[in-house]
Amino acid sequence: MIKHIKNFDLRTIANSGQCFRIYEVDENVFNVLSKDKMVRVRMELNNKYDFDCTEKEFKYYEYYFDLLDNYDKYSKICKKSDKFLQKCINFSKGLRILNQDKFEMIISFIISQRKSVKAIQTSIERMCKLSGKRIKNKYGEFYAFPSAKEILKLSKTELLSCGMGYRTDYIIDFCKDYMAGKYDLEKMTKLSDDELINTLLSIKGVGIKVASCVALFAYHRMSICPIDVWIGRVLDKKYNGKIPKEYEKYAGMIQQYWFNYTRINKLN
DNA sequence: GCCCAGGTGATTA
DNA sequence: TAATCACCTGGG
Repeated sequence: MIKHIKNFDLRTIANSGQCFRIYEVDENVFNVLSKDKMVRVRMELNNKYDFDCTEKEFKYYEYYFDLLDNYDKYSKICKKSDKFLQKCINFSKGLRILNQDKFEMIISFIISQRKSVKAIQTSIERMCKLSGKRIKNKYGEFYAFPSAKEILKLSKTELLSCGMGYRTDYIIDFCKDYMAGKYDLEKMTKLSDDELINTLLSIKGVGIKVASCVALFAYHRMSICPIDVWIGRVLDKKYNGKIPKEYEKYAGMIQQYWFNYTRINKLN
């Protein structure tokens, strides 16, 4: 079905580092994998998108891609004097903060530490193939992101073979705690930002960077700004080491503009 | 073959 | 509170 969507660029989103399972398989053609779902999306001209799914299935993607929010307002946060951010925003039109699965994000970002995006994707795909449910459709065979129970069926050796390295125990421990009911990821929606971050930090292998990513990309806390090496450099060089007051409310969104720009371009 | 990757926990002072 | 260090391993 054809959808007209403003401020939506799948390629930019796929490379934004917030999700690891959106693949451009052919020019302007994307496989979007999330949870136990896969959809083929074709990006066409004039804000047109062809989602190969039913209207009912599209409801899920409307939420997943945060399409009900109007992103015009975020590009207007930029201070007039801030030429750098303006450049980042212009460069990253179509970037959105997704609403992704909470469990999937925790595992994915535990895996992400000290890994390149490419390596993260390889690890995740291997794990999905070993333990996720098979999804077969006209586009091929895909694998769902595994549940905690499915991950725990894997041996330590199998997880290591996915390239998890020293993160293996973090993943196993979290899955066990999760199965035991120690974390109610849905109830955590009700927590304040600080409470949410602190709860996430109590997971072994989750530090401030990973907790912030989960808060932003799974709990949609727009004011939380994950600070990684790239953003650290931006803040140091451009903002005297701290986030400007005016940007605090939507710091997570602004982080995405900064991140997307600086990963591709030189800082200047 | 070498170096680093969207970090974290443990240890030390 | 801050600084330092080891850590698995895949990619560029």
